[in-house]
Amino acid sequence: MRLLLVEDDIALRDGLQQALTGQGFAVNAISTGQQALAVARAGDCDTVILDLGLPDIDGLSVLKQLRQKWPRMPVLILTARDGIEDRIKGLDYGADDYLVKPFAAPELFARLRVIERRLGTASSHLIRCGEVELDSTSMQVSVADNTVSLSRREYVLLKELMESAGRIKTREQLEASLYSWGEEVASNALEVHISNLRKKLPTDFIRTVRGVGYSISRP
Amino acid sequence: MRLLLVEDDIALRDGLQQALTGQGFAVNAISTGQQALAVARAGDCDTVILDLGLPDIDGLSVLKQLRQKWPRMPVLILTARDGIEDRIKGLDYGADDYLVKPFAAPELFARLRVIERRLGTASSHLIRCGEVELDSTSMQVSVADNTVSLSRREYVLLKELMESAGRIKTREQLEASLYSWGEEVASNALEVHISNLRKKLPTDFIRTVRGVGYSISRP
DNA sequence: TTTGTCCTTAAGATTAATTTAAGTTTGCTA
DNA sequence: TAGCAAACTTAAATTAATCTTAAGGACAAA
Repeated sequence: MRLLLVEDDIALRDGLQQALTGQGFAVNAISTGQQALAVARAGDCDTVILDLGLPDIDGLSVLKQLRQKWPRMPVLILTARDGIEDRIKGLDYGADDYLVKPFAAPELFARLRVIERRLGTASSHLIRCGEVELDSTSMQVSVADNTVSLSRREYVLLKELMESAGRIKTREQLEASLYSWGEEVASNALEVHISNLRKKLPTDFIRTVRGVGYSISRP
Repeated sequence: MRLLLVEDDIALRDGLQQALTGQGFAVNAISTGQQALAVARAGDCDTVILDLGLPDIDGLSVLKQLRQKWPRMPVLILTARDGIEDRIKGLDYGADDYLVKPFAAPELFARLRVIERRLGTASSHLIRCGEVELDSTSMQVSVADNTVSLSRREYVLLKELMESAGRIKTREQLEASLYSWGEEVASNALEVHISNLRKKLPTDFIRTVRGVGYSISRP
């Protein structure tokens, strides 16, 4: 899943970006409402994490405009104030969930997973395709009940493919969910990961669709 | 589906053309309003993707003229300006949908698929003709429940034929959906693909209509 | 600092798809 | 039915996409 993180506190932003990346999300982090609107307008993300205390535009107004353009894009708001007022307004304006700062990272992860599931991007914590089982809570994968250890990129790739089993994921889609902005890769990294992944999975589990991308058959 | 992409920014045009081709669309890419009108007048496409910021003629005027000639041809407009005015005018002039630049490629794909479905050019998931079943989501084809593997050209060809089962597809139509401009083939590539396709399908599944083209019988 | 894991690059190997070209067959028409 | 054009088949040549491997760098844990 591709996240847009809007947070002006540099320390928090960097920390979150790192933590979220570690959880397998592709994160674009920016710091102003202006940027947020520009990016979101491009539709280049699946979920927005929005700090309400932004320097330029009021967070709530950003939220409002987001909603107009993308009525269904999940937005999770962060607020430093414990004033209930903002939260209520936020939910009124269509935010899906909120977190009060300071919060524990795992809680954020958990809520994102809830959103992910609701989005239908992910069916549940557990996805199973044939012998292969993927648990997004523990980030563990097993083949015929034997745990296999995957690297982060391998995990993300497999998750994306399994979540849309029966459909084709284009190279572009896969790369987008692997990399945030500014860190796109120029070479065949994707293919290398696929290659390494295949060594750990049943034969022919990942099908190559020449000229398009990859896919996994429906369970 | 055959697209006419009108975009003067070379980088964007080439990028889009490539991406769209990868998605199985046949794309003619051109850069001026003049050309757009010339091509569209020939009726040589199913959907137009039109950048409003063209160098020669105003995009809106192109749109207007297109509409006069082809009232029902879907037009999707691209606009760099976030001024609402242009978009509204565009929709007034009969555009079917719009995207504000910059946009994410998958979004464009999604909207094109919506148009495709509405057009009835419709590759709505599953098409079945007798024993042969084609799933456009996974780009898989099966004959009597056995998956057969087709190359990209073979797949496109079969899809075109099955989508208009019961009607005849002319050689020209088939070649048009296989090739974009400037890459037409001089020789009998089409026949070769048909030949190879036939080896993988039931006998007499694809009928030759001498001097015209090919067809598949209604399911 | 050292160690090990993970990731990206790059190059070469491999596989597959596509086109070309040539020879053959088929069906129509005069 | 002879002759012609269209369509078919095959195989070789060409082009393209993907796979694999290995080397080197970045990073984090020990």
